[in-house]
Amino acid sequence: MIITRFSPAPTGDLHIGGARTALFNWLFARHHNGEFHLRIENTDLQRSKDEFTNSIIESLKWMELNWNHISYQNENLNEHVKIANMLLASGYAYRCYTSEEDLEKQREQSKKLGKVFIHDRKWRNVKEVQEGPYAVRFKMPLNQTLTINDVVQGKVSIQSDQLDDFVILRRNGSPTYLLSAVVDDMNAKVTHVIRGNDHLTNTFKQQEILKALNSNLPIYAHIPLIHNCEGAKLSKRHGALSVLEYKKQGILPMAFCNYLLRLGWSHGNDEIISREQAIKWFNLENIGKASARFDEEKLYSTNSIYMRSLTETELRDEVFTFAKNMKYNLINDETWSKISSILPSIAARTKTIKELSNDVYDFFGSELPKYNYDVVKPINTKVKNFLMKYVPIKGSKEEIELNLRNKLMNESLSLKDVALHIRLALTGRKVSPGLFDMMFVLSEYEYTSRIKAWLKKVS
RNA sequence: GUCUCCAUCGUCUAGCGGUUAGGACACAACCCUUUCACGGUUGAAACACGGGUUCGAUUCCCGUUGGAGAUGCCA
Repeated sequence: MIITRFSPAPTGDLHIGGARTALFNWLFARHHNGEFHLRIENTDLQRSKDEFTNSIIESLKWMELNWNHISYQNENLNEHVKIANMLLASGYAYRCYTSEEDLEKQREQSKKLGKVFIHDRKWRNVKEVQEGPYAVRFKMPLNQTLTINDVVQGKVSIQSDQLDDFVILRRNGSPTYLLSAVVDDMNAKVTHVIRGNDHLTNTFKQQEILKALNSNLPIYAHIPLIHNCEGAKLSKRHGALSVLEYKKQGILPMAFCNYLLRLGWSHGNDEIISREQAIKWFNLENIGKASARFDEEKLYSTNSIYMRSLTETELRDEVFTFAKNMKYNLINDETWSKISSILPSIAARTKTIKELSNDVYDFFGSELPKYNYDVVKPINTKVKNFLMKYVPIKGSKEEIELNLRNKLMNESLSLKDVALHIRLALTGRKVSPGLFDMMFVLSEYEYTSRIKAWLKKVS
C-alpha cells in the first residue's frame, strides 16, 4: 500500500508552498488508494507553537485534505533516542565533544579556504566515553559517490566529502530532524516521500541512516519550490502567502487547490481540473523540475471561474458565511430570496467571495451607497423629469425592463439616456450588475430614495 | 566561496529529433451589451548564449551566463 505523509513544523502558518506539498501528497495517496498521514514535527521546542498546529490543521481542513492518521513527533522522541543509541552502539555514530566555539572557528576556517564546512571529525574514531557534554554524530561514508534516485529530479549524485558527519542527538539529548523524520517515516512505513526540493541534500544523509538501520528506502520525489514574485524562496515571514489569508480573502478552497496543482504539475493543456479529475490524473512524472513563481493574478482568475460555476444557493451560502464571519448585519430572508437570483450576475463581476459579499452589502445592505463616482454625467431636464416620476413596476426583471423601455419610448428617450444615472443612483458606482437586476431586488422605497438622493446631488 | 539543481511568451505551462512552437493568466483591439463583467473573434508576446552530435535540434551532450536551494546541535 502507498503511504505518503505531510510533515509540517508548527513554526508558522501553512503557506502556499507547504499547502502544495500537502496537496501533492494527498493526491498521490488518493490516486493509489493509499494513505495520507499528517505528522506535526514539533520537536523545535523554542519555535513550535500550538496555535500554528491549529492553524495548519485548519488550513488543511479548509482545503479538504483529510488524513488517515495524525501524529505529533515529540511523542516519539524516546523512540528516536533509542535508535540513536543503537547507531552509537553499532558504530554508525559517535560521541562528539567539540565545543560550539570550536565549531564556529572551524566554520570560519572553511569559509576562508573556500570549501564546504566539514567539521574535523576529531572524535569519529574515539570509542571511549569522555568527560563532558557531547552530541551524537552520524558517520557519513568517506570517499564515496552518494546517489539519490529521485522521481522528479532524476539521479542526483554528490561526493560524500561534501557532507558533514551530522548531529543526530544534540548535547541536550534531543534528536534532530534528520534522525526523527527518518525514524518516523520508517515506523509509519511511508513509501513515498514527497517534499520540497530544499530537502534534497538532507536526503543523502537520511538515506545513509536508513542503510545503517538496514531499512528499505522510500521513493523520493523532491518537488521544486514555489518562489515569490521576486523569485526567492517563500518565507513564513510573508504573511500574505499564508493559506488562511486566502481563505479570508474569499478564495474558494477548490480554486485554491486547482491553482496550486497547476503550479509545477500539468496534464496537457488542462487548466480547470476538478478534485475528482486531479485524483484520477495526478502522478509524479508530470511534475516539472523548474521552480515556479506564485502569480496571485492567476489565482484570482481561477477563483472567479470557480465562483461562476456555483449555483445561486451555493453563492448565497458563501456570502452568508462570509458576512457572518465578518459580523455584518444579516440581510433578511425576504431580501435574500430576491438577491439570490441575481447573485450569479454579481459574481461574474467579482473575483472573490469577499468582493462579492461586499458588493451585496454595498448594494442591498441597510445603508445608502456612498457616492464615490469620478464622472458626473450632465443630466438634462428631460431626463431629470423622467427619473423624478418613474417608479419601476413590481414584476420580473424582464417585465421591469419592458416597462421601462416602453415608458422611455413614450418620452422619446432611450435607455442610454438614463442608464448611467440610474446605475450611479442605485449603486454609487459606474460599474455594477445589470440595471434591471438592481431594480428587481430593491424595494420601491429603496429605489426612490436613492434616485432622489442622486438627483439632489447632480442638480 | 563550495556543492547540487534548474532554464520555452511578463507569469504558469504543453512539447519528449522534423510543429506555422500549442494552451491558460495578464495585456491590446473588435463584436455582444444599459455600463462593467461574462462570452466570442483576433492580435502582440518565448525556445538565455556559445559550441558540438545529427541529414535535421526547443528537444541529446559540453561549456558560459543567469536563477534557486543546501551548506544549523531549525525543520
